[in-house]
Amino acid sequence: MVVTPQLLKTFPLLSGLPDAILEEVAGQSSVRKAARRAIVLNAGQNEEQICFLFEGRLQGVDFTIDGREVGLYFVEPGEFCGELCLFDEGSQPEFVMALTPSVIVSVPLNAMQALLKKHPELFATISAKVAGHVRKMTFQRSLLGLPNIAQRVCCQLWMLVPEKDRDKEEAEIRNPPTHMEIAIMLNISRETVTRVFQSLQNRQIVKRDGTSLLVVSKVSVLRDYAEGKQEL
Amino acid sequence: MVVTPQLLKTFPLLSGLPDAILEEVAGQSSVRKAARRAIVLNAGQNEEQICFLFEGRLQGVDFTIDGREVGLYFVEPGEFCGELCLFDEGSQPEFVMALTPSVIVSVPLNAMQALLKKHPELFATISAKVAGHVRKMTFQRSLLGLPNIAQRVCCQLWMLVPEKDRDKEEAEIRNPPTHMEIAIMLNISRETVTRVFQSLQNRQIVKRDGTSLLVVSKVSVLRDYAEGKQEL
DNA sequence: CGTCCTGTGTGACCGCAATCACCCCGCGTC
DNA sequence: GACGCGGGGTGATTGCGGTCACACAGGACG
Repeated sequence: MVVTPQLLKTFPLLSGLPDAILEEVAGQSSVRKAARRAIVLNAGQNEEQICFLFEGRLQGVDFTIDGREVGLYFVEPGEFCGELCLFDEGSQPEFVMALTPSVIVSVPLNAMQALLKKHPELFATISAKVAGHVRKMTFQRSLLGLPNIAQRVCCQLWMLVPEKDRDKEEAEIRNPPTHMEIAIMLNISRETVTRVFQSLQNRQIVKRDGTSLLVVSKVSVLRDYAEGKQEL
Repeated sequence: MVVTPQLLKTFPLLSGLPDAILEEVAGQSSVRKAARRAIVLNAGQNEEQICFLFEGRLQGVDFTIDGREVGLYFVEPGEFCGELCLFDEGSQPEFVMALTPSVIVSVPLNAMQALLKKHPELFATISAKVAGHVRKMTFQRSLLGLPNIAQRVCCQLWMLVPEKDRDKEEAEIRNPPTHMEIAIMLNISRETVTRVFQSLQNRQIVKRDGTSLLVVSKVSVLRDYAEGKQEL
């Protein structure tokens, strides 16, 4: 499968570039499909590619010394990962794994570096992405400091509520992560996440609508749980 | 107290700069002393300064919604912090707090930006610092995924052993963090850290030498505990 | 030099979440 | 249509670490 300028244009970072530039980058890039649980980027290796996600969902994960999986962040369609190699020559710190069957466009490091020389304004966007990444990791770290496990899950759920819906009475979360995917983000067991969801469903705070939709019926109550103002 | 070019030269990032440039930056910078537990940078604010630590020790900390302190990283003399403001216009994500009475040199953001325009090679160093920061946060996050609490403490201790001494039989850790400072890095209680230290001391793995020195008598055994090959 | 504060050490108690086992349902594949 | 796999749900058990209380030592300050 070949990379086209139209395909690259679907990514917000690249969408403002001239067609000739996109043509050039497209010629140097590649597309691949990743099966569920396939490794997209390997930890500890100099991967030397920036990966753009066209379809599916990825998760940055690490493994503890005893093999336990640790969730770091999610990558949604349109976003990219693997950008640390633009900042230093170190290796990729974490694995990036496909949570669902995914389609990834890989842009080699040297093509990206050449692109950034021609379009330095992109570097500001990538720098802001890395800064945002640090902020998210800091916030995520704080979640792990919460001793109240239900609050921890509610905070994570609250993060999944679209920002535009946070003032509404009801909101929808499309394609919510599985209980397992949430559990490894929060250092708790899959069963514990399930139990918190059951409590929330029993109190009609959330309801599931198949596997691809989670409806938050009482957004303000979820926020109160997340902020510790109420307890499950 | 005034900032001199000689003072700025003590910081590795700035030591290679010409005297005239250092003179200019010195004129725009300021020195301040911070008492123990004083806040050096505030979370949630656009601090717009890069802080260089001349003396003392700082810790990046966050607070959970219920007020619990979370340790993120340490800043040692010669290092700097607050550099995210060079990458985007967002606010400072975490508090930076003095663990001991400290001396900090603050360089305003606009002075730093002007400096980087004149000396773009510094930006590569700062970019590498941020990339290194992400790697450390990823590693620290993995520590939190370890279910074995003693192993978690041993890993953190192992990180404090100077790299040049890791192959030796015995090593020294100067000015080790307090048990509380270690505890908040690892989401465990101060008493739990103390108990692990007591175990290590009882087995003659480590011994304290006053408050400013911790001797690791059996470096290889500590590494085995950290890697889970042996259990306390 | 006395007082106060901080850091370390210890003991007792208890509750919460991990762990294990198992079940059910839905979806995809053969 | 049957089978297998993954995700969600439930129950029981238990042990580990948090919490609280307290003591002691050393250093800093007045």
